[in-house]
Amino acid sequence: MVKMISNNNKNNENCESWRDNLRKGPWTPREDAILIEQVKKCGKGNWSLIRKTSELRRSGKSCRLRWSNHLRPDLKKGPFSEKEEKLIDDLHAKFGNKWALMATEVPGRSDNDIKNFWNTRMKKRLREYPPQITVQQVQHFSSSPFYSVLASCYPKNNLNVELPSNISAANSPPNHNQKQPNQNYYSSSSSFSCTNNNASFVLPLAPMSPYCKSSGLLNDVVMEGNALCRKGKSKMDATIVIVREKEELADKRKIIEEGKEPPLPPIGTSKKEETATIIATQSSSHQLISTEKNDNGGCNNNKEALNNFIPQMDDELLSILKNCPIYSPVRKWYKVDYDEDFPDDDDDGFESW
DNA sequence: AAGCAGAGCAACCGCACTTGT
DNA sequence: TACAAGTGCGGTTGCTCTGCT
Repeated sequence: MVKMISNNNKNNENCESWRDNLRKGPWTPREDAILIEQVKKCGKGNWSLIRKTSELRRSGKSCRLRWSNHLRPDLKKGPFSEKEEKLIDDLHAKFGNKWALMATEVPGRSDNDIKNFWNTRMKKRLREYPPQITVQQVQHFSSSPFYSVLASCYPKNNLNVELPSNISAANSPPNHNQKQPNQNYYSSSSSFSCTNNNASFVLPLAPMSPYCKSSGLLNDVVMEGNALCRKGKSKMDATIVIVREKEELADKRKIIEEGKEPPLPPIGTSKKEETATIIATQSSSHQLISTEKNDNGGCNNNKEALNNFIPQMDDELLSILKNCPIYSPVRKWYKVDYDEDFPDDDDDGFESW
């Protein structure tokens, strides 16, 4: 059962005699006890020292993995609670497969736990509850500047968003007065398929559980699309999005820790007022983030989250844009909605990239 | 009872990044 | 500055358990 590391292991932990004797496979209770003792002596993180000084015939990596996934005293065992499932749902929608980052937001769970949980139980849920596209998502997408970017790729043929048969095509402007907020539409796959006469492509949606109202990724794309349309505003928008998401996340954590529902925002607050409030409180929000940093025992998770999240959003948008075949000059998609705020000198209706 | 399939999970692998020399 | 070693992370594999036929 227990295997030995082969000599042709490409890992840089090779070519020495002790490596030839390294054990692999499941850990025994005795090994666990030794590792716990060594961590007490050497401190966690000194995996190389632990490997060198202990009688364990395990690599430092293996020790770290065993400790972080099974032996850590703060580790929570047992099935995931419904609240944890919801939290993981939200985190996955925001961060994607950043398991380590997600683990910092889920107390007592390792990245491996969360990864396994997602890969097994959430897949099962996705089979039971196919991904949903809400009316809001369709309308948000089809009315967004990003949709116009896609449409502008096909100047002669309207971009057609393929929807289930019970939903109308989205190439006409959506009528927001006819919103049916409680109605959901189910697609057969976790993607959003767009076609024209000559080509088709698919916008991937992050898998959604029954708890999830939004994939997150689609929102990211739309938000980033909005941000890119507003020249010079993208960084500000991205900051607002991130601050808002961190606040939402903090609220959700509060729900879990205290078992309370957060106060609802005042009825009738417009998006504009909301944004203005966020901008006004931006500095205090950053203060909140730095406070959390201290609460995490010196870990810089929030800062890292911010640093990781921005390029992630960029990458997702770029990957979609890459898959969007552009055969003709791209029309200025921001022309209609944003001309007043951001007039452009060149008025030929096209922009060269 | 035996065989099979799928779910769940522990652990490994390879890559990327950081740190030390 | 270059290289090696150490570390962290995400993806993947493969074993065990369980339920079904």
